[in-house]
Amino acid sequence: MKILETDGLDGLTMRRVATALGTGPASLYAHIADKDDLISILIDRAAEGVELPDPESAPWEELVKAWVREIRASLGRHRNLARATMGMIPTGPNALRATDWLMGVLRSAGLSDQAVAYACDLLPLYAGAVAFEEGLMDSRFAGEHIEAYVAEIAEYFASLPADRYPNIVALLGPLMRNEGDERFEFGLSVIVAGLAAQR
Amino acid sequence: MKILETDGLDGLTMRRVATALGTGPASLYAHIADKDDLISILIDRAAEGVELPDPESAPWEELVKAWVREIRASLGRHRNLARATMGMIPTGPNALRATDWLMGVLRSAGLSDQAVAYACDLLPLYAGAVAFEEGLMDSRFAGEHIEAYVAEIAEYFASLPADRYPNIVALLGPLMRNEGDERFEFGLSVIVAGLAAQR
DNA sequence: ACCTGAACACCGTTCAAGT
DNA sequence: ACCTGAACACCGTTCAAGT
Repeated sequence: MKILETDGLDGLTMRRVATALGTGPASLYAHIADKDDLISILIDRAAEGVELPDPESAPWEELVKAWVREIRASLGRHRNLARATMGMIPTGPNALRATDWLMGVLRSAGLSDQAVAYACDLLPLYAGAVAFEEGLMDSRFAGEHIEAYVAEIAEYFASLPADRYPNIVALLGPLMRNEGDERFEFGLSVIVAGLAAQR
Repeated sequence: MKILETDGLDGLTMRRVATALGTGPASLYAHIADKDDLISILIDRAAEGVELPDPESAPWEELVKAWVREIRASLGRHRNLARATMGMIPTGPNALRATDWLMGVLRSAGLSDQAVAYACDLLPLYAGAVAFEEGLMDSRFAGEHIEAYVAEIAEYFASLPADRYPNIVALLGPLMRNEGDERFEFGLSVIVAGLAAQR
């Protein structure tokens, strides 16, 4: 976990884990099947930290939002572990507990069973995708180059011909806006509003 | 591109590309900067195939859905290239053209400028995340083990204690449902309905 | 049961040397 | 300008041999 946080998912190698434990890479195979197995274990660990509020404490929309925020935060806490979670069906006890909680909230919101099931795929997909993107950014710019990159992109977009890309040029400001969690919250609101419309 | 389709993103190595071209890996560096550069070029190539309908031909909701379907299909056409596109700001001419088209549709739908900008992030994020998941599944089960895996998961879920996970157990059927693009289309409908609500 | 050294079959990238 | 061989510093995994 320490290696994951300092070196990211790509920096997590069997060899690095082995030397951190004061042994050789081959010794790890006495305890785990392979690297995927190690990652599964780490994912389970990450899910331990999610804390869910009392389902009676707020309207379902707010509960769903709280859930997505919590999952995103828990993935974000462990640098680019999100990539590993995507496309996986969670089977660890902590992940199952979180999923069951979400299903309960959605059921009492009046969604059909199938809608609840699909929503339980869509919501973690969104949380995972956002956390994945952020993790990528973090590991690509381990430090200070990020402002330079954003400035470079902004400059490039500003230099685009308005006759060919009229809308991009017209909306440069909004496109480049990056205010805390606003982008994430927008997507979250859209999805929750869309779920409400599905009832 | 051929290597990407047959071996996936992880199978795409400098060395493999080099031998496919009848040369050594070092020779590639006379033409491209590094592997990321190669992948950027491939992403640009993949975006060439997207074809967008006339914006007057349908209501905005249908146009947006057509756009997301097209992006997903174009990413899906090239096995797990989607992973590489996530967290990237597209700068290639084909990607820009597609984005500008989408922005035009969203603007005429009556969304605020900021909502249009954020939606232009959310929609490709969804398309990319779905394509990424599918790509992962494809490369993990290069062939036939997939049914066995699904059956295994279903069995595991069925064995879960109902008192601890009442909702998961109650909704086993809907959770395991896998009917073509139904899951993808559900998410798409949710997001588009959510965007409509945002106006 | 657990650990180890050594090896196998790979990686991306660099660099001096060639044409 | 373009290419090359050889090397550097890595990977995940296996396997016979040890304790």
